[in-house]
Amino acid sequence: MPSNQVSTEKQIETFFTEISQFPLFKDLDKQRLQRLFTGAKLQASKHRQNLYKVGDQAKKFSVVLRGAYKLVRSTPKGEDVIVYFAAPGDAIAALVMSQDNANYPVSAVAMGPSLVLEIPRETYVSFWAQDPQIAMHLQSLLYSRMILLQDEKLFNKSPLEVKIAHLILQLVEKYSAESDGILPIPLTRREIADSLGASVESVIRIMSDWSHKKIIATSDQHIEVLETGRIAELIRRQAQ
Amino acid sequence: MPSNQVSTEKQIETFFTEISQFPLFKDLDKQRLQRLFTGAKLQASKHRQNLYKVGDQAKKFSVVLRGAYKLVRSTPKGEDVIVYFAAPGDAIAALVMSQDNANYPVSAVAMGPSLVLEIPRETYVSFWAQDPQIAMHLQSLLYSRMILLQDEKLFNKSPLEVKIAHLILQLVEKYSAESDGILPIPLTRREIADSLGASVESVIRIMSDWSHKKIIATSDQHIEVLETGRIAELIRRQAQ
DNA sequence: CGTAGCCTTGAAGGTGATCAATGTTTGTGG
DNA sequence: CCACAAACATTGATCACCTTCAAGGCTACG
Repeated sequence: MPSNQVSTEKQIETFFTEISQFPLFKDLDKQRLQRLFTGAKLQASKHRQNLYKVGDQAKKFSVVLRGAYKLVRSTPKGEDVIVYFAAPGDAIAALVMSQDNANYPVSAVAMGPSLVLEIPRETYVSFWAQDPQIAMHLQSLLYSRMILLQDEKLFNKSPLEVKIAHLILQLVEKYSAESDGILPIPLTRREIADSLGASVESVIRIMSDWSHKKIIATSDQHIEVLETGRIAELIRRQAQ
Repeated sequence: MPSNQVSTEKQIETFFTEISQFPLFKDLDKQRLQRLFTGAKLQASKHRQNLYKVGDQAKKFSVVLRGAYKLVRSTPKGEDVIVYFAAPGDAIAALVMSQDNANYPVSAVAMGPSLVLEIPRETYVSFWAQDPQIAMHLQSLLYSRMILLQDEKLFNKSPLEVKIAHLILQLVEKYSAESDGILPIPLTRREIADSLGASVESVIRIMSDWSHKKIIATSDQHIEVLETGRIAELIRRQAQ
């Protein structure tokens, strides 16, 4: 049924140079890499497609190669909360692999056409868990995710405008580090709202304002930051 | 200068049975434990005393034995934000140990008289980092801390009353699992506010209300939850 | 070409922040 | 052991920020 699943090792090898750049796999020789990817499959996702669903049995995990995935949890009320934006080089669901018979704690949904390398749990158990270096790198991925959540907490009392500014800057840094400030992933106002725990309307009001002031521009669902400086300014100002 | 530092191995041994109960050290034999505690010192803290300060060079880390510590970061504005409440069995600052020459990312402040086992960074590097089982346990501590932060995020849009309810329940569960609902650590309304990103006044108004309704009682700075059920109810209600 | 998802704008209302003033408890030094 | 300072708790009044509700338009995609 998953027809867009490609398993040839040849095809995975195409990505090896790319993959070995990721901090997660820094300083690993090719042989070790190959072992880590035992049984791995390339898995493409279309925009808005679910890669994992909360509650499903966690039998595999992924390393993001292209595009982006949002990790989503739902409130009892049925509202979505975006917990993390996963970029190329990020691992998705790797951390539940160590538990036997666990379920995915979040859903992963593609933002724009995306690509992951999907790895069976067995490979994690027999190779990833055994490799101290990988364990260390996974820990530092996890650590930086926690720091990110903490950072957000610091902005809890800030006005919404500052929260949005912070999120946008953080995403620009993450997804278009050297580029000119165009976010390469489709990011809707609703997603921003879901990530910040705000209402769509409020997000729209603030970003419309920014558009008028020529601080940002939006075409399609792609946000372009015209003036990074003025956004950073917003954050600094409220701090006095 | 740290005169309340006691280094006799004998004294540490007193705690061995206790220590080996912690999930962090589950299934480790005594010999391995002793190695993990090379150069360790018992360190007592008085109420409100700083164990670590943000920005200080991270030369040692701790395992909490008694009492509690709040991990605090500051906003640019100078407000405090409590990022985590560390209970016995928690590790403090263990995660920065892997980086050379790092600084503490948070301050750790004792809540009530508390006790930690303070371990030099060298011991981490030579023994903790080498032990795959410890690495795994540390990872799962870190993981649960991240999940906690995520859970808080789910309550972002909830009214303050629900946030407080959630925090209190979570703390009761953590610190007085089998007890009768008396939080064994002094917890001020300000600390609750700092943890939730709310104002003290708002927290007070809600908790005064609870006191009148006999849901909680406060003596000293110790909070007693009289009716866990009604607090849980508050959380459920808003979810419909 | 109709539906679904997204964006937009306005009006009304509420939750919680801020400010100010005061009481209470805890800790400390003479 | 008392006195004073510091930290904590409380209460009320006011007001800003954001949410909610409602209604409408735009664009993409089957």
